[in-house]
Amino acid sequence: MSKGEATRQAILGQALDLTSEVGLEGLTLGVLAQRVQMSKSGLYAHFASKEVLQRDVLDTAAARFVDVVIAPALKRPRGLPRIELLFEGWLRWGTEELTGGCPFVAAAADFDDRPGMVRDRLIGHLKDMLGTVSRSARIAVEEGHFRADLDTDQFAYEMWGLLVAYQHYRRLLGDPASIRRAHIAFRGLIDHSTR
Amino acid sequence: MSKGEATRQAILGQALDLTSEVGLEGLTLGVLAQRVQMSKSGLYAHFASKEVLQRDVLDTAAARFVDVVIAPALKRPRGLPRIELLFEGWLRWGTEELTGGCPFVAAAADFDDRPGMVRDRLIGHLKDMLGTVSRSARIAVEEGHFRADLDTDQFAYEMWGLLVAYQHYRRLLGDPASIRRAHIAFRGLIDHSTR
DNA sequence: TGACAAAACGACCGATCGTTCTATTCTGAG
DNA sequence: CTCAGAATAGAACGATCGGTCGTTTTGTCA
Repeated sequence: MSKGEATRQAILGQALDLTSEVGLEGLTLGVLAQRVQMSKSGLYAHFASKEVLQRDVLDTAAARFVDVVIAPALKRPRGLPRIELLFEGWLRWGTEELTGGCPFVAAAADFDDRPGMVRDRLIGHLKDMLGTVSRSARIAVEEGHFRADLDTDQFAYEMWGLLVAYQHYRRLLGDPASIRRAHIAFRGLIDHSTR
Repeated sequence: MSKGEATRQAILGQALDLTSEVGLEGLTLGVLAQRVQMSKSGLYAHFASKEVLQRDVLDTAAARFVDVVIAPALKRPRGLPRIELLFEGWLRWGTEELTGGCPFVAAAADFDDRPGMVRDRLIGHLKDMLGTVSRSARIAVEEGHFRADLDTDQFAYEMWGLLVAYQHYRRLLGDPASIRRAHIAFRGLIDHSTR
């Protein structure tokens, strides 16, 4: 890896942490530059525009999400065990892994009607994630863990709702019962998908 | 109502619409001024700071939410019918009523770790809304519509998740099935709260 | 109608935004 | 060791940010 590419990766790593705190919209070249100890122009030379930087930060987040959430889940047995670890990993993702909150949830609110490459890429990553959930649920159906007539896209929809609600209750409302509520709701979703 | 109070209300009305589009964080004095056809300084004279403006916009949103969602629901019979209209009104709130999306959902992502009066006020309004849901569910228990051992705060948590997921699916992903998914999920939540 | 207060304006502040340019320093292959 | 190209720094651009100021217009009420 060339020197430039190494620096670029270091920038994107810091940019992801910063994005977790202030959101993709609040991401600023000046603040990011002083966080990576570089001049603003030196940093900027690695990206064609701020929009490209934002898009690449999303890609960085997606790659890290695969590493810490998707990949560990895929090592678990097919079906329900895999889905359970997927859910647990996802809960940690927006709290312990990225202490500033899930960047996708934040970006979903900021870019839901702001056309451009950032929004397009965000949609792509979200569909990938939700597709992974839906696919895992389908496998659980095949394994006999879930009932045969389960709408797996509906399953992904409801699980996504639980995850976002958890983040709101935990990070904004500071509700100490949030993690318990998330687990209860998830158990209910599993039950409903089983019988 | 004095002239000043009248323009102040006009400003806040436009500010709410603008906030729905760009978020509380994206709200800008310059843009807002030209939208209400006023000079920036003339507009600014009505507020002590931008933070106060943001806080007052949240209050304006909450008042409008009561008018178009809460109040109509309270006119329905106690229990399940009331909750159903509450849910339906909430679905419309972030799509037809405020075409730029629910400002509370957007602000929840932006201000979840930005201390200040805006965050505090946002938390207050959200707790009010969720409290209304929980209280309505409690009434439904008393009416015998819901089972006696229902955790009504848990009910509010799960309903909130459905609402946010609906907004993401509809506004960001553009999923034409989003409204159907929301209804299916809500029906499932009602079923689970009944038996 | 006249007088006083409320309201709106235009100009301006320092700071920061994303971006561009040129000049300098560094790095790695021959 | 050399030297071309890559990498970074620095200064500056116009635009916009939230906010302040003194002045002018407008509304209110005796």
